[in-house]
Amino acid sequence: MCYIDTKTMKMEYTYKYPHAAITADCVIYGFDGERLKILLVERGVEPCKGMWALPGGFMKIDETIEETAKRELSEETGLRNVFMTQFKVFSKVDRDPRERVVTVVFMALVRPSDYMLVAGDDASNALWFEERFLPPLAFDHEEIIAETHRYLEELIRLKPVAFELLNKTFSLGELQRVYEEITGKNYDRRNFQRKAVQSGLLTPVVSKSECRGMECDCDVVCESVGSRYSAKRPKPGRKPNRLFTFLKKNSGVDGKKFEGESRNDSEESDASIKDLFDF
Amino acid sequence: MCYIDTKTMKMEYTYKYPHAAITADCVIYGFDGERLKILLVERGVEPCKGMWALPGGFMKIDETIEETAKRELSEETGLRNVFMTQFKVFSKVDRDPRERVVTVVFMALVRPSDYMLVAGDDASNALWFEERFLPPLAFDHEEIIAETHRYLEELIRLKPVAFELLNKTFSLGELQRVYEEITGKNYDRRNFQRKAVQSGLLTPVVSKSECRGMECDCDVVCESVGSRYSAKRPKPGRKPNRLFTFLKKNSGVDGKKFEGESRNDSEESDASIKDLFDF
DNA sequence: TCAAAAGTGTTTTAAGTACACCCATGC
DNA sequence: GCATGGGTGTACTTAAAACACTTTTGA
Repeated sequence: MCYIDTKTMKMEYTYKYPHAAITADCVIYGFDGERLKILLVERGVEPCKGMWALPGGFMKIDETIEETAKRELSEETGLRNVFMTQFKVFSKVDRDPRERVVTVVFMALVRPSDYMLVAGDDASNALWFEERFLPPLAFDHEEIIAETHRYLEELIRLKPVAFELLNKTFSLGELQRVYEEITGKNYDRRNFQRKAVQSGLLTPVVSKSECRGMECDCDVVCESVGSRYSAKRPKPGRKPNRLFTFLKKNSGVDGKKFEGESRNDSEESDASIKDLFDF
Repeated sequence: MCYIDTKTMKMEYTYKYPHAAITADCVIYGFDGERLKILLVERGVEPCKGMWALPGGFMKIDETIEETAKRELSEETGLRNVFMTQFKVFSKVDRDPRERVVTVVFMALVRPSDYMLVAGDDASNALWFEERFLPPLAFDHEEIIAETHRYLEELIRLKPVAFELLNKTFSLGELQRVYEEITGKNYDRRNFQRKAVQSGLLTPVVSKSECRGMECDCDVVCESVGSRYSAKRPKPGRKPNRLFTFLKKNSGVDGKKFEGESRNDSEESDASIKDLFDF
């Protein structure tokens, strides 16, 4: 199957039937407190040189497609250990002018803390764009993003993945803004908060100072309220009083369709997830 | 990229980098009135010759992966125009001993009327198996089926796809058995029926004889009640009185993640779908 | 006539929805 | 002091869940 080209002395790979190339592309969402953003990279080579595109690249012959997605994400944006889940295959025959390329699209969700790392890394050609004002994109990436957004919109109603767009601790207002930004709807603040708390998926986080001397039965890392709001929030506004954290941890690529779910959960827990996120 | 081998006089396809092969495999569900079944084919060639496997095959270079799935389904089982939706990519490095093969798994749902066609076609090596008693399967197909079942279980709660496992007209009892078979749970018959009817997704079908002389505002094909139950039902039991049909038509492969949904529907309609199928 | 399946309705309980007031902060 | 954002509670409406009896049909 593989030979050395006697002229160029390079390896060649030969098959009886034509083979398409396989790539993994990543639709990477971030949330800056106000707007949903997408991380794009500028193409340095033809085709579509100079255009913006989804981070991604060719699958190596000895890695799974999930490993490809993870590797390309790391190589092109520096991001690691973010939530990532397989979405869908795009396989139009003419979607890449070079050769037949079938791409497996992954969706990644990035926390603001990681978000800042990417934005500040000027060694990278990756840049965050507001999802509503994207530049012209290479290949069929506009279509991919449109479909991925619909998928994200469905997913946050069913699985607790919206937390992956927030820091480990967050206010309920921040959570609500994520939902509103993704779905394009507005929710009643009081109903949203009640449902979020009643879901049982959140635990209040008490600041270190408040922790002392009071009954503190939370098993999560306590964190100073003040410190979080020193330099991160784009619009400081008013300091929120109540911070929460998400109970389950779900990060990294694992190839499951729905990352945020463990099938061993009780039925009650699964129902509460659904009810919480379907406003 | 493609040359003629001077020894064998056959075409060869050469690439600078190794390319994996791409296949489409179909997990095809059927429902015989009692049990959920899966359609398998017996492998006639190595590897895994003689074992049972999911219908599927290699993508041609000039077809989308959806077209591959559709073509293989037709070639290997004779089925056409069934509900089919893309599920997930499986890409373990060693999942096929011949070469590196990445497979895109599709899920298909087959109506009993089509079901009978396949079962009676002895020119085909396809056979229906009860999902709970499958034979040993080739490659990683057992793992694929396990994951696809979980996907189906989630999908029927969210989208009205269970109808695709029933004939155009069906009783509410049949619908309930589909849900119970897939989810493994039992539902209260009265609550199930009320929710199903209230969802607005079903229309009662009146038999031809009853149609005459009475107010018949249904726009669906009227069908004799008696004829449907002549030879099809495995356990005749008691003849149901009320038959229904599903309002929307969703068949064929189209590549959307969720086949049964049109994004232009009103929010109200979408909510009712969700509520109906989450028992 | 008996067993099995299908038709029907009510009550209780939980959740969704709509809505108003007060408080703290920063400008 | 005023606009903004955040905290809290209640009444109303709707849907879910639990539950029993009757009727039809085939064996």
